[in-house]
Amino acid sequence: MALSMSPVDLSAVDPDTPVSTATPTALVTQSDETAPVDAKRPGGLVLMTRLSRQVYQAASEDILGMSLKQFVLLNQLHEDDGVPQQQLAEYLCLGANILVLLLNSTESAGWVERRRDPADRRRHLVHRTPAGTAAVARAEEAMDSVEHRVLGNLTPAERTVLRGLLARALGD
Amino acid sequence: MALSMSPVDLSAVDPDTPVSTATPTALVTQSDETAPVDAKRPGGLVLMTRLSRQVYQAASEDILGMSLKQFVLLNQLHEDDGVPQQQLAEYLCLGANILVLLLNSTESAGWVERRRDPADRRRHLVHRTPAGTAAVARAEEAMDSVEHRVLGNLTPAERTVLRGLLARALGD
DNA sequence: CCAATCTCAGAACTACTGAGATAG
DNA sequence: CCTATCTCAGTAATTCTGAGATTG
Repeated sequence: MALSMSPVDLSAVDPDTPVSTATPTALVTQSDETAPVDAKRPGGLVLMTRLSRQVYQAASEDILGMSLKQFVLLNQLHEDDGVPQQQLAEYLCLGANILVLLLNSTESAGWVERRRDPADRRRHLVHRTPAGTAAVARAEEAMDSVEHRVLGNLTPAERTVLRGLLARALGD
Repeated sequence: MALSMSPVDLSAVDPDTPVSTATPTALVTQSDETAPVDAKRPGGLVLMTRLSRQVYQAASEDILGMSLKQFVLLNQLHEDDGVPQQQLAEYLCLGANILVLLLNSTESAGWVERRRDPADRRRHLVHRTPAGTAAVARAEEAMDSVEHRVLGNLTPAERTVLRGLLARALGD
């Protein structure tokens, strides 16, 4: 099985719906940026903006049992290995100061814990608590239904490809 | 270790491959491919949340010459065919009332125009102005550099596939 | 009279700015 | 003294809530 570094296996993309271009083969051959961009062909980032807005609306606090940001945060934490806040901020694409507020509320909920790093006592290492692990497991199931709604037009194989592309774009 | 330079097999996505002979669901029922995933891999929606945050930060008003939301809005408009606000709101995943504010600022900038729909005078049809077309063309180039930064880890072919998947998920 | 569409003001929420505290 | 990390208060910007205006 492929390692995490390898490029995404695009063979899983089901091409039976050719992405709103006239010719089916245009899916791959038309990647030139010199193509006259009119309003009918929004760039990929525009589409991502729209889709992520749908995610934000669908993944409400009522459904997840926590805010979406808390969910993303807990997804990145472990019980054993603490993560410095600076690294978390970078990973979550948040300012360090905004992360503080997020951690305050999440720690109040009992889902994370800040511990001083013995090696460098300026730092706090953030750990997920057992309660946090349980909460995120519940939210995970709710997230499945959100994914079903937001990515319902994609086959499971296509979702896997999408996920791989996003992970690679993020450098994971 | 060899990594991202290896090109993706693009022929794999060419549609001359017969379609959906196997049930799509059979393709990826294994959400935890062969290996029992060590650290819980974040779901695709979590990754999209992170990536879209990068887009939001990279596509600042200074760079685009307009807000990202205005850019997305103008991307969906034409000079000739007006779009009712309700439809725009759905497309942009915005509340109808929030769209009003967005249109106010964009109309003040001279990039869009609201006209009463003669067929149903409750409606406003939103048109892009020539100035709006010019502005969005400028922003488009800036957006290319943003895409280069945010999707720099992906090959052009992968970006094309990504865009196609996002478009399909959105039902375009 | 009721429903649909758009508009808006005030509340609620989120993000940003700059200063402060503690440790190396 | 200077830097790095984290914290927080005040401010700015964004989104949500509920009411109002106009038309069908």
